[in-house]
Amino acid sequence: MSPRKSAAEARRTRERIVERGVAIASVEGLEGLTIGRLATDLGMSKAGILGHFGTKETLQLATLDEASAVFLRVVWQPAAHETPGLPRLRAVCEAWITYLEHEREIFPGGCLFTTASVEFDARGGRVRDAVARLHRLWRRRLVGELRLAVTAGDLPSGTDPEQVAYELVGLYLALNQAIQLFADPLAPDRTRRALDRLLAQA
Amino acid sequence: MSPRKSAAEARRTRERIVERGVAIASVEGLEGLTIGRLATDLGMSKAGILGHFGTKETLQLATLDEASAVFLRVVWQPAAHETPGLPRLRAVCEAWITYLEHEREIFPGGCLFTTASVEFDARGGRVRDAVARLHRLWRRRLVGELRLAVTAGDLPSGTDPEQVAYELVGLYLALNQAIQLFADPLAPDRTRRALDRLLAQA
DNA sequence: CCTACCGATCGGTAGG
DNA sequence: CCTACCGATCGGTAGG
Repeated sequence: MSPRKSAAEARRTRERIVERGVAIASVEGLEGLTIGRLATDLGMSKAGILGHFGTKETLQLATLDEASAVFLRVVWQPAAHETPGLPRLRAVCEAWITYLEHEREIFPGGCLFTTASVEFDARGGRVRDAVARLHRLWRRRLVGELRLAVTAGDLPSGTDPEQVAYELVGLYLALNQAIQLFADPLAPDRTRRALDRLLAQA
Repeated sequence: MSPRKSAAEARRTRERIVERGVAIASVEGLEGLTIGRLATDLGMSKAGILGHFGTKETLQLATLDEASAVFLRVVWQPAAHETPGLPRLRAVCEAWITYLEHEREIFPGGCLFTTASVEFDARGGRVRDAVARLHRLWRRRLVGELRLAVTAGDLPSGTDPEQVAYELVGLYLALNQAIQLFADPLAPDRTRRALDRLLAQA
């Protein structure tokens, strides 16, 4: 029926699948992301979906990769031009709040990393490993930025970057919960207040 | 085959189902908790399981209730005899750490409330409502205890109990992630350090 | 509490 | 990229 597509068209189809996959998984989780649901949403056959990935696990890994690219683009890249250290960290933290508040088109069910973290934290397998790896990656970035801030003298020399990064992550987990579960409009400002305290006297 | 059981026996069977359900759901989530899996684990038929609840949704609600009872028993009750206010709050916070660290028999996949919160935060329905209600309940308890601490003069009079409770919840979300996803042995002490700072100068 | 069943959906494959 | 399948499992029901 449908003629064989060019490589460029196939790539574009793959992108559409992954984009839709991120949206579904942010609501239903990476296990709740089913090939049949994707096929229905995109007007394709299940075999057409699966042809691009081979297995569901590979589809899940591709979906995680795309979520990672979105996070990089929305949270870290807009801050890239800021002065390294505290100014850049502050810009990242503010973009992170905006991301959790407004990125509803890409992640209608909230940050996919948070969802995937809890979903796979008690399992084994390649998806779990990828989730843990990505969380470590973003954590290391935060720690690196905090170290720069200490070196620059923007934070007290006694500051423990790992400790501050740990507390920062907690604030964003709380923010994701406040937005998704409680639809609490005060949560972004609560997060800013906590950030100010944390980064002023770390 | 099996003779009709007495009401007491039926109640005991129901307890066994719910207990096992909590363990499964803490790993697989409340949607991943299937009637077939429960039946296999307990050596029963699916109809035997379902007879106690009628629908999967009712089973999920019963499982949440049991998890709530466990949390009350392990985190709040041991602190009940402490002086209301900061001393009791401190005892709760320490028991909460122990709970996330060691309650592996009851919750092999970590705190069921955290799992369920993320799993249902983008959905509708009665299970989601129950999850939100329970989170609000525990949050209110924290706020109440913080208010007592302010009244007693154990925390500065300018303290915002809602703000501190928000940050406390974030710390425990971070702790659950650190234990479950990273198996980080430093996380309990990181949590204690953050707590000390938070409750010393709130 | 059981056996025996239902339609729907799951991930995945064969073949084109 | 499709149609047409596969065996397994899902929640749930009938009847005892």
